[in-house]
Amino acid sequence: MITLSIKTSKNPMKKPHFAPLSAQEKELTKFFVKMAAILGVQRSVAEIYALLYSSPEALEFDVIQGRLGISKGSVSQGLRFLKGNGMVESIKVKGSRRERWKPSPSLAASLVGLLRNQVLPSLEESKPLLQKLVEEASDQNFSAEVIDRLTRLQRWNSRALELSTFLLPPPGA
Amino acid sequence: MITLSIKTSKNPMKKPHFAPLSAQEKELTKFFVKMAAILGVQRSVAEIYALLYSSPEALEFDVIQGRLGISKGSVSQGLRFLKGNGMVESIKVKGSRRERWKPSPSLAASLVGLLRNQVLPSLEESKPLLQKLVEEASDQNFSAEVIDRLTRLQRWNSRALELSTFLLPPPGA
DNA sequence: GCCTAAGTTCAATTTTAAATGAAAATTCGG
DNA sequence: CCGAATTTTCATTTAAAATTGAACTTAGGC
Repeated sequence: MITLSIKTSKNPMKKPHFAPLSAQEKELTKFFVKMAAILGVQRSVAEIYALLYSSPEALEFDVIQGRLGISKGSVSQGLRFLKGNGMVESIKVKGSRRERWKPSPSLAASLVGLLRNQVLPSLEESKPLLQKLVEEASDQNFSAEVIDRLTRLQRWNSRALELSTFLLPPPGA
Repeated sequence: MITLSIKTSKNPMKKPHFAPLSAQEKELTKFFVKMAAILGVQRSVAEIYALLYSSPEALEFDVIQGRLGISKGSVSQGLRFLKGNGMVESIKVKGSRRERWKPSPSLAASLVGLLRNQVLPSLEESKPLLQKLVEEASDQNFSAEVIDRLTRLQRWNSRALELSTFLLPPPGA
């Protein structure tokens, strides 16, 4: 489908068209999509990351949109998510408002950031909840079996929390 | 919660009713639902597990369905999933066809089983894929930058796989 | 300081995943 | 082995999540 549009009063401007993904790029996308699914990250975000990851140069918004064939909204939201998790960074070139995007240097750091944001909040939120549950179960004399289970659950949560904090220290630490 | 039922061909049979979840049970359910979400496990499965986890005695199919207020299909599928991942086990009582369900003794073992099934397959599947990608990238002289990225990705995958196998040894090992 | 390219937002839509429940299959107690 | 009790299956429905795109905002070149 070819579309033409006139952009200024003077010059006719052809709408740029973008190459579809190569076989390799598709394969890499599959990989990232699969990994992202494990972490509960959506497909479009994984696609954007895969494209940037396999590109030797930083890419502009339009190129990402065009090559992936997705909407501006998705590109915008996807980049926001990736940036928010420290997985991509943008470069500005003088004389142009467009940003150019590339993956952050350390994949390890990126994953750490992602994991921290996805997992830690739930663990932390649950701590007081479990504490209260254990107390109530004892007060209302639940069966020893159930109290034991709840206590072990609480221990698990604490340990997971400690381990996470150790493995995934916050950026400032 | 008391349920009465007369079971013969003669007597009209009152449909048993089941108590809704207590405040504590609801809280525990919230917790398990949250944890399950991280692992990509659906809500109904987490609900079933939470109910079993907070019950002093093993529960029958009907009780699970009734107290959670979900469909037979969901209970059946949920129990299958949980059993398949070693998170619950069933007991048979003589003189009754009904099975009674309870959580497996070790929560740790349960989580290990779950993680293994959710994560390992993707890591394994990806190994040859990444291998091929790195080879092709070298053959087709991609930029050094991209080849380097792909190589690091491959190393990451291998390490994650080793680590997983170490942390989550298969049942037979 | 305009003005428009560049990017964002978010209600509406599409897509995907989960739950339902009637029908089919299975399983044992009699 | 018969037959009701129990569970499973799976096409359909419902609910949740992701994507779209047009309207809106913003940034910065002129």
